[in-house]
Amino acid sequence: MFSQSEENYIKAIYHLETISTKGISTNAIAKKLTTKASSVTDMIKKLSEKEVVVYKKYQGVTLTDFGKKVAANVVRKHRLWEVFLVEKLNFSWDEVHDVAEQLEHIKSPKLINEIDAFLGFPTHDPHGDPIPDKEGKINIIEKSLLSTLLKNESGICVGVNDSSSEFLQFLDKKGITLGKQITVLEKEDFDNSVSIIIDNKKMSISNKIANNLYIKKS
Amino acid sequence: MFSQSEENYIKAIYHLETISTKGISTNAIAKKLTTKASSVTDMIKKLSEKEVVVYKKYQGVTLTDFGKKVAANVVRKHRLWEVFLVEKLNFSWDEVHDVAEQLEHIKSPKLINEIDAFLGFPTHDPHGDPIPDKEGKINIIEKSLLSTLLKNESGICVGVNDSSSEFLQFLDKKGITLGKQITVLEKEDFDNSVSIIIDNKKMSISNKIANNLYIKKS
DNA sequence: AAATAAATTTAGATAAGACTAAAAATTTTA
DNA sequence: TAAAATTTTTAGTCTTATCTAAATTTATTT
Ligand SMILES: [Mn+2]
Ligand SMILES: [Mn+2]
Ligand SMILES: [Mn+2]
Ligand SMILES: [Mn+2]
Repeated sequence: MFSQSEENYIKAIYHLETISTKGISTNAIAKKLTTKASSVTDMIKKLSEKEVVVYKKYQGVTLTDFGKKVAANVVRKHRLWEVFLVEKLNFSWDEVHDVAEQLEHIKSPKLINEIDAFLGFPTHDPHGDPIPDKEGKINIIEKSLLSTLLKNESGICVGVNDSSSEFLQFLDKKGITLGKQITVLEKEDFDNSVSIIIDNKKMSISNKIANNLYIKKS
Repeated sequence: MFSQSEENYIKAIYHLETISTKGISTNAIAKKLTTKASSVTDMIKKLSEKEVVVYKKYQGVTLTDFGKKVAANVVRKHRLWEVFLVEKLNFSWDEVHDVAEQLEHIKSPKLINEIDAFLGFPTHDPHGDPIPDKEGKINIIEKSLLSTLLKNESGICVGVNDSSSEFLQFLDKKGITLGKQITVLEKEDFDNSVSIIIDNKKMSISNKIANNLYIKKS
């Protein structure tokens, strides 16, 4: 059994490993969890004792297979709770994160399995992120950042790279929600913004936005 | 904001106050939370600082109005989650307690209000206990222990005095569930057992059981 | 290849919450 | 009402999870 704090560290390392392939640095973990590097060093020593991570001084950490399973299970719970909040309790996709951050630590295998069934075994959370199965396996779909699409390419919005409520509310305001079709009309070299069409509406999207919106090309 | 541990102490004192009217003793709290009296003394000093309880050395504690509100809110969450688990997630009434014990500490006013609405604003939990409203008010219904009913009196099962899974599973086995009508056919002076009829079935109920089952007389 | 900068670890503190053992206060019993 | 028993509090320790400041190691520049 792991404490809430341990679970948060394990999950942070898991997420960082999806970005870089090398060992995860103390500083990267500290930044992700808004804590201090010295606290991270203490914790990874403990996680190393518990065989959750492999740790060599000054070399960063890597999750063991066991650690990956633990992490995937926390992520599974986090994302299932997010689906529950949006689908059943009228939360919007920008309101769910902090609550899911708490709910993900509830210990009860039956609870999470029943939630899964109650929701009809969803495969993705409200932000388009895949939900790991009980074994920790995830089904990765092919997706591209909007900023990488070429002129005249089109596809479906399937995810976001930034789950901050500011960004999500901005997308809401623009009418950009997951599942909608987007076509790139024009790319501006000047500021790397893109002109798109969505719901028959033309709009200009800044590079900052286009860099945080995932499209499944079609 | 209160920690999980603080909330557990506050709730324990709240429950103990429904039994005795005097100040709640250190030992009583320690027993309820299966901790040591010295730990309780430490905690009630802190709760006193925070104006949740009134505390005078060696005299036990009493919840302040503020403390009562905090407690009722935790109880509200506990009981609403229990209803959710039973009504929506196929938990039986003897499986919900430990999970609700964790869920009651989740901090999100929106979450609990939405759960309340999602469940249709239930007034009682699966064990027949009343659910406090947002202000902490509870609606107490008139109920009597089965052991206090006289021969030929009858009523509806409305609650239990013992929520242990052993007791609840025993009731399940006997076919005794909340909402059912019970009539007392006979009372045995010998061992204080009662003969009852429920669902047209006659059965003998020991005093231990009769002392833990609440009936609303009719 | 030094020197400098950055990242990481160690050492020492702090706070919450729990425990044991001992002291003090209260209650019960004789 | 004095002695004994019980309850409660205090003192000191421990664990977990933080932090700051200093020391050490690694990486980057000249
Ligand atoms: Mn979390
Ligand atoms: Mn998400
Ligand atoms: Mn609890
Ligand atoms: Mn209950």
